[in-house]
This record gives sequence, structure tokens and C-alpha cells, in this order.
Amino acid sequence: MSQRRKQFPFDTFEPRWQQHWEEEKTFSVPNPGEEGFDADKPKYYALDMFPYPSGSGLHVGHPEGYTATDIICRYKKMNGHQVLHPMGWDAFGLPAEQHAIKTGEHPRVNTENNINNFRRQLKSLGFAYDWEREVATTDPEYVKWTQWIFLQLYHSYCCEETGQARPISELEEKGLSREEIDEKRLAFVADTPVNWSPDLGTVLANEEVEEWKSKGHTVERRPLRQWMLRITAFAQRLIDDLDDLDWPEGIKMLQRNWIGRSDGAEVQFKIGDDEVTVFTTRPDTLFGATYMVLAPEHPLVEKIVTADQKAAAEEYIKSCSTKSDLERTELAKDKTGVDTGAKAINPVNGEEIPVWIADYVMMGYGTGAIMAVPAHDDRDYEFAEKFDIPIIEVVQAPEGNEDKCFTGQGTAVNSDFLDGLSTADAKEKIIAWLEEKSLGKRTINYKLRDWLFSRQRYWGEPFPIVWRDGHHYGIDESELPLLAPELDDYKPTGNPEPTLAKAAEWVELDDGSIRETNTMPQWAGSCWYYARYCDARNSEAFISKEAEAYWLGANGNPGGVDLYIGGTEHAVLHLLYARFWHKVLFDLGHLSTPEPFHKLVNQGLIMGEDGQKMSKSRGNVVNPDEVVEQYGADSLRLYEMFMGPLEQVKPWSMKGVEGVYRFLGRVWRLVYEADQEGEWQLRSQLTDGEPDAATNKVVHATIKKVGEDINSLAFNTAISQMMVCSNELGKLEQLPVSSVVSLLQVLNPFAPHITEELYSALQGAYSDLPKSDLANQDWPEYVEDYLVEDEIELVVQVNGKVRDKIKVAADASKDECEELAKASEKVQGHIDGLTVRKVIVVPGRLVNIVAN
RNA sequence: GCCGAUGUGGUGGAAUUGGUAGACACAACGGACUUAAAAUCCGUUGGCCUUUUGGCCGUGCGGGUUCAAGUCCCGCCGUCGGUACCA
Repeated sequence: MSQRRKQFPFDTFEPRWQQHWEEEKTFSVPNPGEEGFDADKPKYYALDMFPYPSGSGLHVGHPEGYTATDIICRYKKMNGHQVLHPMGWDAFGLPAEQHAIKTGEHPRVNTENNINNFRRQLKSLGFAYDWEREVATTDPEYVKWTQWIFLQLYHSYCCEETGQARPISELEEKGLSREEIDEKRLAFVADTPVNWSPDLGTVLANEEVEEWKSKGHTVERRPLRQWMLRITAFAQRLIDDLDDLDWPEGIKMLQRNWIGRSDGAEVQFKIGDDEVTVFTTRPDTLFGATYMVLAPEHPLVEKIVTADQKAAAEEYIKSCSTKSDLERTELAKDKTGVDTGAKAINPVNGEEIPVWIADYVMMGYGTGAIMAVPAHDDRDYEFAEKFDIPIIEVVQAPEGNEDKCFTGQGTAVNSDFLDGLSTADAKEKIIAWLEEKSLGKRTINYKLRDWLFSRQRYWGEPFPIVWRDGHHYGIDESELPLLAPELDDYKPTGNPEPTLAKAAEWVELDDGSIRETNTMPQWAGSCWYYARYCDARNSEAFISKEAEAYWLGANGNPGGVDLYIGGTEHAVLHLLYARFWHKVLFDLGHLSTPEPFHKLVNQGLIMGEDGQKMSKSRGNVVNPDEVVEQYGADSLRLYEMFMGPLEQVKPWSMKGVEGVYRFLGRVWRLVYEADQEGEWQLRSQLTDGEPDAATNKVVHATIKKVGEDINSLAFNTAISQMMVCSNELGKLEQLPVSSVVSLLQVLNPFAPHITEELYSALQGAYSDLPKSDLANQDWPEYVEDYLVEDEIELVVQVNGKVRDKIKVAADASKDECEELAKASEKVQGHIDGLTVRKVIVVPGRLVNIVAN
């Protein structure tokens, strides 16, 4: 291929246009108050999920979403919007740190190299980013505001009445003690069992465990003192506010499931003199509780276990604690447990039931204790079967249901005063009864855990916290950013002591206080980058009021970012964390919308040519650099969009790239032809005459369809329409320049280099053409009149089968259509000898003659 | 197991949301140009039958609704993601 003559000299003009855009600042957009800002223009904010700048550089999956937003942004600009289209780097991350451990080089060096490579690659694709707003989460200026936001969390609590974040000072005014206040902070310290990975040298969030384990790292549970963020206080708002977002339903569902609200009740059971509270979503089945289960880690176990069961229980608890998570899930099918010998009293009927310990009950959810109703819960049923515990039916299944263990809604039986009630009514009644007797209360539980926010790594934002006399204090804003010191050796300490603890002179302050040595997780920087882009160089605030109001302003939508495109892998974590931070900043008055992202679109994964996921080990990774070298950036962009619907998973095909490359070649040759010497010169068919009706029709149909398709993100069909258009134009003996220009205008957002190049060539020869670049021109308007046809093709069916196609006047009446259809010879042949029962006429479409 | 996507030619995918299935590409085949090739241009291309005209079948499978179903309803099957004892 490289030896073959290129169909058009993309290798010379693509870099030239890229340079032109950079020099002219074509895609830089001013902020309120800056020169060139037009307050009357509507804004459009399209955001790409920013990449982690890995050492291997961009692969062809990255530019899929980036091209989509680029097309939309260029289109919106042509339609009179001020467009915010930024790019940056999620630059903290473990690979750079591991590189530092190996080489002793500061991770910043490696990170900067990778960023430079990514930036070069992105620029080579001609994206219309405003590079003046570029951010990297590792920049000291960025770290400063990440730490500032952490301090906002640290200095806030969630008001129970309003559910909103409020300043801690309100609690101080109410006279709460230091300890009481520390327990309410949105950023707080807790001793919790955490996921510690010895080979990574850090703890992981619950959400991260699976990912790292699948990469072969070991993760174990250990109790450690950690910083947590109180995301659970926002659980309900994080569920409720999903409703008004324009997100794929599947993603909303993932988030709802992750937060995992369940409605039920807490019920108190007596065990001797002690009380155990259980959580259940089915209080209506209380009469069917035949045993109780405590999690092995439950604090009461030790106290209640009877002497003769003590040995067995201790052994069981020990075996549970040494089981890895993996073993626990793999053994999930087989229930295990030990009877404690203790008896609990069922509060509804005073009956004694045995108390077991079993690892199918988790300490981390609800109260760590359950009442077991084997007749109506699959897990309890399985357990009861295995250990021969009685099963009492208390819910009658609807007619026809023969499940051995019925878990659905039915009618209460064997339940005293609940008998005959529907499941819903029984729940209400029993809850009222429990509350009246002070034996329990209505309770809502969430699966969502507080966010474990500290890591023991080096390459992350240090906490802006110091310790003095066993208390933590936020450092003063004026001391931000607090940067990590250089180290001689970046190796983890090998125990849960953070790497930063090695830097004694950094940790120990003159006044005797000690710096917090944990660092923040990678999620921190990505939680708020969309806001920083709006005012990326502001050193006074993380975002100015004015920039916030314009770029993230309400606009009638709950979210300020108009369009956010990225992969599904961030469906839960990143998007949930960012929404949480956003709500806190919203409550504190720093942001004016309750949500960050109004419309979310997930681009589908691009697979290798072999249909497998792209990976180094499979050797099927496609590097965009090669594609750009062989076919040019426009071809890559166009192919990424032509492959299929944006949200679908689809395999890469170099042949497909060649296809769109050939299309661009045909567009090139609409304008240029090669002379004897092989030099490009304007094509002789070009004319400044008026297009004929057929040409106008296809051109204006293309303008219309491409505009509509961009709005609905259906880029593949927009491209196919432009192919149709160029095929038609290519056939003309006399090719009107105006028609070519229209095609170039609508193709410009997709293939900006070649279209600008051809347009500037036409400008040279046709002085009537506007002097500005296509990028700065208005989107062309289509003329509806050109699209209407005098005569249309009418399909004629007999009994639903197509038998003929006839030409009729576009405005033919129903009766006329019917008559013409019946007059068709072919139709005659099919209805001959039959009686016409009915004729359906869909004007402009078809006639269906029903006959038998 | 549960949840969510998805299933259309040899391939990627179209189809105004009930109205001509296969647009646009890729691949393949044939032709033009060329000493030859590449590139380009022009044709053919869902399957089966038919010399043509034409006919029959066809959107994972089986039913249903309708004048009309890729599209709507019911029941299955396959593939790909996510999730996993959450009481």
C-alpha cells in the first residue's frame, strides 16, 4: 500500500490543516468576560471520558467516541453554538508508579512522556479540541483543587432532615463535641476491614477488587484505619435523580442495582438477655421463621454460644476467616453453618428457634443477622433442607404455582392475625404491629457502602490533612497544593504503611504534627474534571461563578454537560462518584445543577479483525498511527463512524477502512483530476452553472439527512447518504460547484481535512465562494421544494404480495391510486377470476388489493 | 441463577417505528483501460426453480394479531456483556 500512489495527498494537507487550526485558534472558545465571548449564543458542552495515558498509546477504540463528539461539536459550531470540547488526562495511575519503582525515575517523567505521545496522536486525527483548556489530574494546579474539594467534603456533613451537605461549622454552633462532629463528616476516618493487596502495596475499594483480582493480584481482608467518604448519605438522591437524566436505561438500572435499595423492617429477637436485630424485606413471613442466622463475625456470637457448641463454632469461624473471597463465592452453592446451641424468641409468637452461624449471612449488609424463613427464601430453604430444620409455609402461592420454595407474592397463612392478607397488606400490618409494640420498625437498607477513599500509593493526591494529639485537621487552603516529596525509592513499604511514610522530613512538621501519608484513589481527579475544563486556568477557584453559570448552567436540564460519551466500564464507579461529588458541591453552592451529565452515550467496544477483544497478547491491536499513515486521519475518522451504530460492539476491518478511503478518493476527484504529468488540477467538468432538479434533489436530501443523523448520532447512515450523493455527482458531465460545496460542507465535520483542502482549492477558482474556512461557515440549509417529487412510484400488492410498481402523480387521490392500480396488467393477471374484497390505499406508498 | 443487550446475504450493516427486506460499503465474479499489473471506471451478486417473462421461499425457532410483521404480542433457542448468597 505504501508503495502505491495515494489517491489524494492526505499526508501533506492533513498536517497543514492541523497546524492552521492551531495557529488560527479555530476551535478555542472564550469564557464569559473574555474577548470574543458572545453571551447571546447558546452553549454546547460535549465531553469525552478522558483517557489514562498509558505507555502503549492510543488504540483504535479511543477515537470512536472522540470522533463522534468531534462531529457533533463541529456541527453545533456551524449551527451557531459556542462549543466546549476539551480533552485532558486521567494521569495518576499505578503503571507510572511501577515504572518509577523499577527505574527510580519520578513517575511524573513517565507520565509526561505518555501524555505527550497521546496528545501527538490525538492531534494527528484533527480533533477540534480547545487545547488551551487541557488538564492533567497530576498537575499541581489541578491537584490543588482536587484537594480543595476534599477539604469541602471534610468540612461538611449531611443534614439528616434535608439530606443535603452542610458546613461543619453549623454543628460547631450547635455545640457538638469534636468526637461527635468527626463522626458526621462526609470525609471521615474509620477502622474497617479493607481489601489489602500485598503485591500492589495498597488497599482497594470494594468496587475495584474484582478488577485487580482478575489481573492476577492477590487481595486479602485486613482491618485498617482508612479514610472514607460518606456516599451512603446520598444513596436516595443518587437513585431519585437518575429519573430526569437522558441516560441509557441499562446504565440507570446498573446504578440503581448497585445502590441497591431494599424496603423492609428491622425486628428484634431476644436471645436470653440479649437482643439481636435482624433486617428483612419480608416481615410478613415472620411466623415462618424457624431459625436465625448470625454472620460468623457477628459480635454477639461469642457471648451466646453454648458450652457444648463452643469448639465447633470456633472452628467454623476460623475456617470462614481464612477462606478467601474467591473460595467463598466458589463454594457458594454448598451451604455451611454451625448451631450455636442458643435459642432466640420469635417476637410474634414467643416460640423458641435455634440460632445458627453461617457464612451465607454477611456482616457487611443489614445487621449481620437474619431470621430464616425456609419456606419462602431460596437460601434459607437450601440451608434448612441440609440441616433438617423445620419448614413452615406462611404464604400461599397463587393457583398453579408449584415451587417447593415460593418466594413471590401471595396470601398469608399460618400467621395468626395476618391470615388472608395479601403480601403487601400483611407487610403493612406486621410493621404497624411491630412498631406499636416497639419490637421493630420500618427500615430501608442500601447495598451501597461508604467509599473507601485512601490508598497507600505514592502517585496520587496526598490528603490535605495533618494529625496532632490523635486528631486530624484539614490544612489551610493557602497551603494547597500539598505535593508529595521526591523519593529515592518508590517501592511500597511491604506492609500497609503508605509509601509516603518513608519521607520522614515531609511527614514530621515543626510543630509536632504529622502529615497524613495516605493518598487519594485515581477516581478523585476524574470526579470533577468536567468542571475544571470550564475554567481550566483559574487559580482563584476551581471554577468561576460566571464560567460555571454559562457552561454548566441549567438550560432546563438537570445536568450541565450536554453530551458525555465513553465506555460502559465506567457505568457504575466513575459515574456514581462524580455524581456524588457534584451533589456535595451543588449543596454547598459551588455548582448550580444537581447533576453533572445530562445525556450519556456509551460507545460500543471495537473488536479486533478476528472478532476477539483487542489485546496485546492476541496480537490483534490496531494502532491508529498506522492507519493514519496509510489512509490518512479523515479515513480513520470516517471508518470509525461508518462501521455501524455508535453504541454497538463491532469488529475492525482494514478492508472497511479502504472502502471509506476510496470514497474520499472519489470526493477528491469530484474536484481534481490528474493531468499528463500526474499533477492535480481542477476538474474540467466543474461549472458555476445551476444544478438541475435531480442534482438539487440528491444534494438537498443529503443536507437534510446528514443533519438529522448527526442529531440522532446515526453517523453510519449519514455517511452512506454522502456516498450516494458523491456517486451521483460523479456521474454528471456538468458538475455545479455549488453542489460540490454543499457536499463538502456536510462532510466537513466527518472529514475536516480533505473538505477544507478541496474547498480552499475551489475558492481560488470561484471568487464568489465565501472566504472563510468551512469550519467557520454556517451549516447549509436544505430547500424543501427540491425534495418533493411530481411523480412517485406506487407499490401495488395483491393479497400482501408485491405484483407491480406504477408511477403516479405525487398528489394523486386515494381513488385515483386505486383505479390506476386495478388497471395494471400485472395486477389484472393476479385478480382475474377473484372477487375484490377490500382495497387499502396508503397515499404515496402502496395499494393493497385483497381478493379471493 | 438473575439482570441487560443482541440475532437480517459470504461479511459490516440499512429499512421513514406496521407499508417495496438487503440502502451504503466489504468480499467475490465478469467486463473496460493497460504490454502487464496496481489504481480507476462499468456491470452481476439472498436462496431455489425458469431460456426469457416470471414464480416460490427468505430477517434465530414455533405460534398469534393484521389487508400487510424484520418491526407488535406469547413461548422457546443461541451469542455477548454485567452481576452473584444483599436477607
